[in-house]
Amino acid sequence: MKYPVRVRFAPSPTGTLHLGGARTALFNYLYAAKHKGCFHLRIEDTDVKRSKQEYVDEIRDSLRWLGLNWDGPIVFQSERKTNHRYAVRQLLKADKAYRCFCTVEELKKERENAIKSGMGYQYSGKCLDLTLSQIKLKINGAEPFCVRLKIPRGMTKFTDLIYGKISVMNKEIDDFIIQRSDGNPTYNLTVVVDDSDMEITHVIRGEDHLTNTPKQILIYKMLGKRIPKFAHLPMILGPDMKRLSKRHGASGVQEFHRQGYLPQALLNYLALLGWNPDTDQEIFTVDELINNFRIEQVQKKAAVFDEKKLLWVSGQHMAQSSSKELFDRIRRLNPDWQIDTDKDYLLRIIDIQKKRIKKLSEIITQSDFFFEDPGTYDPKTAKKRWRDETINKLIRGYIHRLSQLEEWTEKTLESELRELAEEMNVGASKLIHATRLAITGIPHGPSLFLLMELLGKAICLRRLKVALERLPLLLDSDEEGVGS
RNA sequence: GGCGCGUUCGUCUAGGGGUCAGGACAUCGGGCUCUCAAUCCGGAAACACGGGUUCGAUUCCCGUACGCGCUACCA
Repeated sequence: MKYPVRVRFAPSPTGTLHLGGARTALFNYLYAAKHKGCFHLRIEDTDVKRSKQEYVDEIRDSLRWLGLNWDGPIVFQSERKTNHRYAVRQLLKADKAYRCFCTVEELKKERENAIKSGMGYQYSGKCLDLTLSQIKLKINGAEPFCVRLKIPRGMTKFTDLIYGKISVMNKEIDDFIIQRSDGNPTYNLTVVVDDSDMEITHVIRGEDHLTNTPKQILIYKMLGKRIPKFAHLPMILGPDMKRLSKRHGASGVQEFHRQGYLPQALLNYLALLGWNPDTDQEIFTVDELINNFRIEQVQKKAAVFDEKKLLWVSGQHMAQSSSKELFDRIRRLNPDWQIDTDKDYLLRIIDIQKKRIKKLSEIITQSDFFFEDPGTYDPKTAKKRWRDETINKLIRGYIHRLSQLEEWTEKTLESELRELAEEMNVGASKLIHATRLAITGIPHGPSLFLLMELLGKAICLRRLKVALERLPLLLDSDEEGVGS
């Protein structure tokens, strides 16, 4: 039973790539990588009305961003119509399928009646009994028809790699349509023909396809094709326990991209959603995911998407990533970010920030004070940390010491401050908080002395002096802040 | 309605006939600390329900409930 593994991810371009699709793609990718097989991308665009080129582009870009690279060219289902029609003709010829001349309206009425009377609806099989001459007459009269599969008696069974043994009585399966009256084949037919032609060995897809599988197996058998193995992945749910969708806010891969998540973090989180690695490890590189991945370890139960945990995973990956990589990603996310600033300086900022924030975007939004003097001072903090005249005295003293300082390092900056505090008989933190406010304008941020070292002597002295002029004004005024 | 699938802390999960039902995120409390974050320590928090089988069931079996999916000339 040794044959190369070939899997595929087959989204329909009727929407953007969402988290469920991304996870399906990921598990296919992991399975292929783990078994040294290949991973293909097929776009299922047989629904002409709903398929859009922009979605094809979006799905492709999302997969690339995630790093889920596929082998070979993208297969477009719409370009494979000849093969689909050939299969339909074969089934027709072998009397395994039949033409149905019922109109959509007729069928709709039948279904409504059936539902009204509380019965489960199945196609009546009306056209199954048409005689050859009747069929010819209708065809000659250019009556439109679709093609239905003639479901045989019996039972269809298969063993799902995740769900185990599944069996269905064939009588539960309707004579479903495999070709529309416009000549276009439908999903259950195309998927079989394409998977078969692409020699897919393992069909890994969402659980919503579990009940389609027996139908497809029937087609494989009728066509005399080898049946691949199946693995169905549990659904991803929103907080309301419903299948995740746009309704739940962010669910598209690109939205997470834009929000500044790292692709490896998203993959890591998605992998953990519904799969257990059999260890206590939570943070994985993609290579580690590949090595550890076992499809048998995938859950049967649907999982709720939890952005809080994603955020935590993201923070872990941020801290682990090289500043160079983060820099490149920030630039790709936001090409204009500090474009005139020296790259080494930016790299040092990232060194400092990556340990305390969780997304790329936070490096951008929380680093202003590295580039510009504070325009305003946080009023609450000003009231708290710059309460009286003694602060002015302390800051003046610190300025004095700093201006004479030769070696401008985190260490010397700190010792100067602490010596001063002791000399003046105040707690060091009092001075530290005031200095932070003067230098950044806000009450939180990375280590003050590290920050000051990086900013350099000139800037720090300037900011301290300016603060000395502006902050005491806050004491007298009732205004909510001191603007520039 | 029919069929299929599922059900362990709020969430992701481990476990499996006898366990203090374990871990992670989130949450709460504390330590460290110049703030925020990170980190460390600690707390609260779960076997859907009912019947069997058994000395014993969260674990095995059968039901019920609930949820999800499919039931389209969507994929």
